[in-house]
Amino acid sequence: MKLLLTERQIELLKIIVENYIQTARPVGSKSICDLMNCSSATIRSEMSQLEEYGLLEKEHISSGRIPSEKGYRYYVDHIMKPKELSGDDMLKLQTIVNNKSLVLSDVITQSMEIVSQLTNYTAIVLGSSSKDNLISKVEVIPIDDNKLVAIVVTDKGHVEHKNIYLEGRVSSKDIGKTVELINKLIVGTPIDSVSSFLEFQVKPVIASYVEQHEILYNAFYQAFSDFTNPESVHMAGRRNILMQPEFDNADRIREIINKFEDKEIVNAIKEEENGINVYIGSENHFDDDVTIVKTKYVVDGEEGTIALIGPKRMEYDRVITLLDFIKENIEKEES
Amino acid sequence: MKLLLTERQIELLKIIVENYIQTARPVGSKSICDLMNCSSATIRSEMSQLEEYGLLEKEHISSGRIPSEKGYRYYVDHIMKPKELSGDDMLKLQTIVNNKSLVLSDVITQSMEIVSQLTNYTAIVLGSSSKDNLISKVEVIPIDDNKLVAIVVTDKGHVEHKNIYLEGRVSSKDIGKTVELINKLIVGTPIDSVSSFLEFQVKPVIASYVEQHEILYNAFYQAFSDFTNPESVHMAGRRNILMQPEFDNADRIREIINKFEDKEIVNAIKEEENGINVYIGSENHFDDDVTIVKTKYVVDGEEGTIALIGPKRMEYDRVITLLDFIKENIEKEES
DNA sequence: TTTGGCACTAACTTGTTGACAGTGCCAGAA
DNA sequence: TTCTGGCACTGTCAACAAGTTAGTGCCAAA
Repeated sequence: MKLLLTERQIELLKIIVENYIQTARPVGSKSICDLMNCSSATIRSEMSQLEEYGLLEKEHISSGRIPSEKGYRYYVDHIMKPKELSGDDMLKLQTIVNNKSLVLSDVITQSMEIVSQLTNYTAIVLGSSSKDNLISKVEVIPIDDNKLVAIVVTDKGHVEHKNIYLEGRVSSKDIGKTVELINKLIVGTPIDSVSSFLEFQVKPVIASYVEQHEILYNAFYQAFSDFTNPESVHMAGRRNILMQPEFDNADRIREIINKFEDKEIVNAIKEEENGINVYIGSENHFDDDVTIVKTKYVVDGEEGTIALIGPKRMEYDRVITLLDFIKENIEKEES
Repeated sequence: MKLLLTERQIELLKIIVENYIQTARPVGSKSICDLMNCSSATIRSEMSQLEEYGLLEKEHISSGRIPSEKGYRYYVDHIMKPKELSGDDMLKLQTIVNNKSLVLSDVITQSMEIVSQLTNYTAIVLGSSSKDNLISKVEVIPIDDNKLVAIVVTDKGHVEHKNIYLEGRVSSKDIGKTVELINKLIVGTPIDSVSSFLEFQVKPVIASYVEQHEILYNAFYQAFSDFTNPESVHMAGRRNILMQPEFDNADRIREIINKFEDKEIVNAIKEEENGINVYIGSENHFDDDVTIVKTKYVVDGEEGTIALIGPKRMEYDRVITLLDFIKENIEKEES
């Protein structure tokens, strides 16, 4: 059901939302008189209309109005216009986005760090999902008699390493041979299917070529099974959200900190939708007092999600423009 | 100046400190009568003695007593006895400390994570300082035409990697030759002197052997200069400290969060002293409301610091015993 | 349809009061 | 000399009252 509001009601809602976003205080009728060239009584009657539609709320019977979730939603869907990036914001981002010497993942995390600073919200980068990372090199370096370091590099430039412990004495010749075989066989395998690959393709081969194949196979299998899920989560300005006045009591702060530490956000963000999505309050599955703005990016086969978390009274126009800018820029890099 | 307290005063102080540690509430005279077999009036007069010595404080004129910093100090120095590890605590730690398949740094971080859980305080591991890490292998893997990944492995099993961007076209033969030379020359170099080493030992050599030596040298120099300070900081249970009742207002929580994020702790902990050190309140340079208990460990040339941060009313006996246990166990591993 | 005026309301502030949990001090008992 | 019971005193806390403030809703007149 789409609400049909009068021009003036739209203007009023816009003023109230934007005012509340800035000040975090309920907006009274008097303070708007000047802006709308009419008396407070007129505004009050319009306000009570909007309240009836469910777009505004009161904290108590004699307080000013604040936008409801539905109000924010209406604002985002029908009123707000994407904001031009300010020259300053643009400049700061450009220098990172255009820095050719950064790999993609660094471009993204660094831009989001900037955005977090610019907006004072919390930024999150969910790294590329693993399925598109192909192994391009496996390297093993001995540390001492029964410890090795295994390093795996993917075609996208991700590096993972893991310590390997050998349960018995193994000649370095055998180790070398195993690594050589693994490298020969494994290059090009998606990283998340590496352990089944190891079992069915590699195990039979090394069994016939290598002496201590049991020990070696077990050691490598254990190490490699950890590589399967290198889904990265990167956050910037995590504490920003705590500085917002809506979180002004100790228990609430503790609660939200726990939610962040428990990585609940990851699940909250992982739904797959296209474009830029805005989840206001109870629309997201993370916390009723926050808004999550997120978008998926796909570059060169790698895909991931970038998101901002802030209070419900978020600078929607600016945030959306910023995210859009980053998404557009990293996706056009591809060429 | 060492205070000479009577037996009974010592007993009283002990009771008050331990009671306050448990309950976080000021201790009144009445509640102690039973424990000391005398009337509340007697206890009050002893209390005011201890207060005169500066060992106890009141929150306001008619409240119970709480230990002052000096009181805790006296308790730690003269009253407290190291506590036996409970079988449960011991068991949990043993399984990690004795797990041969873990490298040293993992043993330490994992034990400290357990300790953090056991105590509900915040644990910090300051990794080995870099000077004793010698480079044992450098590996370079091409990603695309002008991006490479450089991986450095040290003799202790630490792995660092960095993306390298080449400012122009370079043949893979040249890259290979450079890496080969670097490996030949650089093995055994301490990681923190690697950039000066690169400049004086490597640059002249590659200049005469490699075609595009300028580009390559610059790229490597830039990448390697970041390897110099791989001092690791690892924290566990960071939010534990926030759950303590002494941090029960939003601003205080924000303040302490900021201190943690700004890595102020690292500096606060880095003084070099032997044995197990206890810094109570203003004795530490981190925050007046917390106590830091820390100790340095030296294993096999690697050195670092492990520490616990908690409220001033910390279970000193237990914490000290736990830290001591870990220190002893990792240091004896050496053999 | 707009407006000014008026009654009304909830929150916030300030002051008061009584109960409570402690203390300090003192005189008398051990 | 040391300990104890008693009593006056004090700061905190919660509850309550009264006054102030910033907003509302409604109505009659423009």
